[in-house]
Amino acid sequence: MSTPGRRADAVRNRQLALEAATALLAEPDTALTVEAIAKRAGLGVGTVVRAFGGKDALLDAAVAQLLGPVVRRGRDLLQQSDPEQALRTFLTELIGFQAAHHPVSDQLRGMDTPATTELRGQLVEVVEEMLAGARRDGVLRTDIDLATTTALIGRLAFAVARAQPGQPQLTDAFITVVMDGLRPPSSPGRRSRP
Amino acid sequence: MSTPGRRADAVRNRQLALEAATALLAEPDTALTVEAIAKRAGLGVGTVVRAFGGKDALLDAAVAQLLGPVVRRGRDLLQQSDPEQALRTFLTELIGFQAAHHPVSDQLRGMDTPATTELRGQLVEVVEEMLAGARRDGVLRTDIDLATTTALIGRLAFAVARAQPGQPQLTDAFITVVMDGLRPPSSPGRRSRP
DNA sequence: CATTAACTGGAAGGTTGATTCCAGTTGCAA
DNA sequence: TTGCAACTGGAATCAACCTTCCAGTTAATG
Repeated sequence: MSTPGRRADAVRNRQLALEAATALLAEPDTALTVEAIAKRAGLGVGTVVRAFGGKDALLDAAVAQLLGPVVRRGRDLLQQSDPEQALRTFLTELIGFQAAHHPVSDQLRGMDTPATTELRGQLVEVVEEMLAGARRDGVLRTDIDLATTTALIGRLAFAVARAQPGQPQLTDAFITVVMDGLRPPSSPGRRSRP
Repeated sequence: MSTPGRRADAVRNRQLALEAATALLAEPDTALTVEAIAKRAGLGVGTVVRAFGGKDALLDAAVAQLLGPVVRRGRDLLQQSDPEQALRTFLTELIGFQAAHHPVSDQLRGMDTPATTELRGQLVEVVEEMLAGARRDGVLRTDIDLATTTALIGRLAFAVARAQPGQPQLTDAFITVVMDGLRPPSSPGRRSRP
């Protein structure tokens, strides 16, 4: 089935457009315009737009392509490490990823195209599972409900990632403060860096 | 001196434009266009633009008008309460304020017009003073330097305020987690809500 | 009250970016 | 190889905004 009736050049150009869009998502201070994507891909604007049916659909596909591996990585961590460590590692990587693809953050915000929405949901799901595991292990405070904690972490990680390019030390500070703040109030358990 | 040589209607219209812009800053999902501001003020677009010399200058003035009292409030708190309590109260109010003027956050970002820049600097200054005071009192961890902590808090408060309209419980969770996370690692001191 | 410089409304102009259109080109099936 | 439907580039079109301009109006002054 793959690409029924589609011409080979159309398939190739579609791929080129997607790659160009993805590349531009990682470049800060570059206008994410159709024209820029077209130039980068070596195609005409018409071809780029037509390949996905519109700019939004193209960006949706590009973001999805970037986010897919991130979600998968989260799932892996969840199986390989204890929840708290998984969360710590995942947050660090997630922030690093968002920082490296700076404009993704801005694009994600308010983007409710299908693939992006789906993957964002999965991302939230993964974090929530990590938090649930941490709670099971008794290393997560229980005076804030799980959904709120998840939402909080998502927001905060987002904000830090944005600042990241200019202030890399913010990530460490963030992980330290939030992970400590999430521990149960009573627990004197190990704090600070692990 | 006040308004030398300016006609009375010009002065009045300038004020109307400013009020309209301020009002629109508090309304989410409203396009912050010159035309919208003009309609709200009951003026022509030309009059609105001319009153401040451009859209940016108008928004700068509007934001400044909103932010001034916030900074002043922070200074008051710093004198009236102990630093930790001042910080807690100030953050709560700051988030509430930003949430109420939702578009201000988006507008502030990347806005480097004079008055706005100045006030943002003052805001950072106030928070930094609160943190310095808390450190003097021994209730703030010292393994993260002051500037980083300040930047972190600023970022995070910003992000929470954005989500606020839909999820008011996030503010409490934020304050709780971050204030606990900021305490010195060793200190078993009172945690959770005061 | 008359004069006039200041001011006003909103149409016209300019800019930026997405989408549409079409004359020309090209992959592919026969 | 040929015929043609699919596809391409990029000019033209459309849309959303900000800014400029100017004919008409109005506040201030003597």
